[in-house]
Amino acid sequence: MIFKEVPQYRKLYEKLRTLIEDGTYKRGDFLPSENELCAAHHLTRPTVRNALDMLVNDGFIIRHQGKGSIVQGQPKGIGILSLSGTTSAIGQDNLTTRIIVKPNIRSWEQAFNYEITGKEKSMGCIYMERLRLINDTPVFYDITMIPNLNLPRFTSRTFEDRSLFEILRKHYQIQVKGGEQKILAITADQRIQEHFKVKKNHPILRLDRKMETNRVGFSFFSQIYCNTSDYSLIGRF
Amino acid sequence: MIFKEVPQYRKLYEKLRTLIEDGTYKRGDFLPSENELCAAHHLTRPTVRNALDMLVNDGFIIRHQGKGSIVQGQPKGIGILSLSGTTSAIGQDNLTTRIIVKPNIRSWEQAFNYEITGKEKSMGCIYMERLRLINDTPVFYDITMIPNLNLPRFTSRTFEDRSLFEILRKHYQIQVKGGEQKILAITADQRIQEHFKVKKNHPILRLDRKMETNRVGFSFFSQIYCNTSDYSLIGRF
DNA sequence: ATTTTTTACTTGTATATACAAGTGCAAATA
DNA sequence: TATTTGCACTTGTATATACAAGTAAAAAAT
Repeated sequence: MIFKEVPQYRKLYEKLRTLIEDGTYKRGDFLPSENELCAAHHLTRPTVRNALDMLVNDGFIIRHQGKGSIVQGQPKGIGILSLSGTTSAIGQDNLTTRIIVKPNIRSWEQAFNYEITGKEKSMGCIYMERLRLINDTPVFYDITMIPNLNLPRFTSRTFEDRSLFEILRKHYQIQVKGGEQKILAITADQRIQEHFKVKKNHPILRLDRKMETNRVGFSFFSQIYCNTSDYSLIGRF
Repeated sequence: MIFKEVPQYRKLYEKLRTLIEDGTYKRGDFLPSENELCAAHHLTRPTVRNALDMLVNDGFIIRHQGKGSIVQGQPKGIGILSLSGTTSAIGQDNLTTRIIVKPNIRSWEQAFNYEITGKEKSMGCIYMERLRLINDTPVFYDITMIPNLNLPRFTSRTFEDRSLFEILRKHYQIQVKGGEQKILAITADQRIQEHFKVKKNHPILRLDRKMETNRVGFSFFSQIYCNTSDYSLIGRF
């Protein structure tokens, strides 16, 4: 297995992103100037600017010529949920994750309503089911299917604390660049009734999502059931 | 009036973007290599790469190390529905609009779940209700509330053929730049049951949306009910 | 005291250069 | 013939440098 060195600008991007996400830099704060970042991390300005460009594209900061880089706080998500998935959309404090079906490799014919390629089919997929609870109330139930190609130690990672998106980005340099989603309202079937502890005919939001990544040809899929009686999905667009 | 010089990388971006949008470069085609673009436009590679980076961020191209820049075609919309609203999301052919409550000016205290400013409250709002049918089947029911500030002849315009977004853009130079939305699944109340001709407990998708525009301080609001039993909402992100 | 100018910062644009690394094909080799 | 090697291309990363232009506050002039 070849471990490609993580480039400097990407390391700096991760550092700064983490500092914004954990609140070290709050909305309205200024990041250190580009020259200060150069000196602090022993980089040149084009490299530093490369990292800052990524933060701008993600919506974490905006820059003003002559003034500096101003932290915007949490970015606009892509699509209905935040780019970081439900974890950062809700806030990690009172959100817990219960693994219903641990990540395992299995064969697949299709991913929900989405077609998969012959290559993806032959390799099988990593399958997992998770239940997300907010203040001990089940809110999300999601099924995830990821093509089983070259993700070492993936099935042994823990998906309880961190979001899937974060693990893919930090450990495998896979970024979700966009995708497609179908959204519909359904009534809870028996399995969902049990997980959400709701009665028959309870309305449930369902999302079928295809996530496209920066690795060409690498997409993964999730189906999310959401009980919106207490929490509605909020997203910026 | 000061005309700031348009930078080189932006000019190149516009040129290439136009060539993609008008079909000169089609999906799957390769753009000229970076060195070729350098020679053709008398620029250096970092400048050319800056332009290509913008195309990547917009989703027009993807790049592959060792291969080249591959055209992806048209980029993605914003939000759950296309930027142009339901009309362009579905296709105008078999979609008809029925005005349930004609645009009228009335007072308002709030817009669905969104707060409004004192200025907006004092001016009142333009209110309208519309039912959208696909192949004569009611699918969308939406309520729109627009602050009543300086939109001459707005209430007398027809909203049956064209979408609200298009009218705002063409006649009032107002573009929707983004916004916020809440999405939830509910069961149809009596009014919705009648409009959609569905029985009790039928699951319905509801969206509360706040649209922010290029005019600072000008936002408008809509609440959309959607019967997803035949048509699910599809969106790219 | 008020206004203008200078100064010292900030980010924005652009060039020139170098090497790393992925891709695909032609040429050399077994 | 089949395989390997080398080469010529591609994009990716990084440095070093220079000047333009916006911002804000200090310094100088009125």
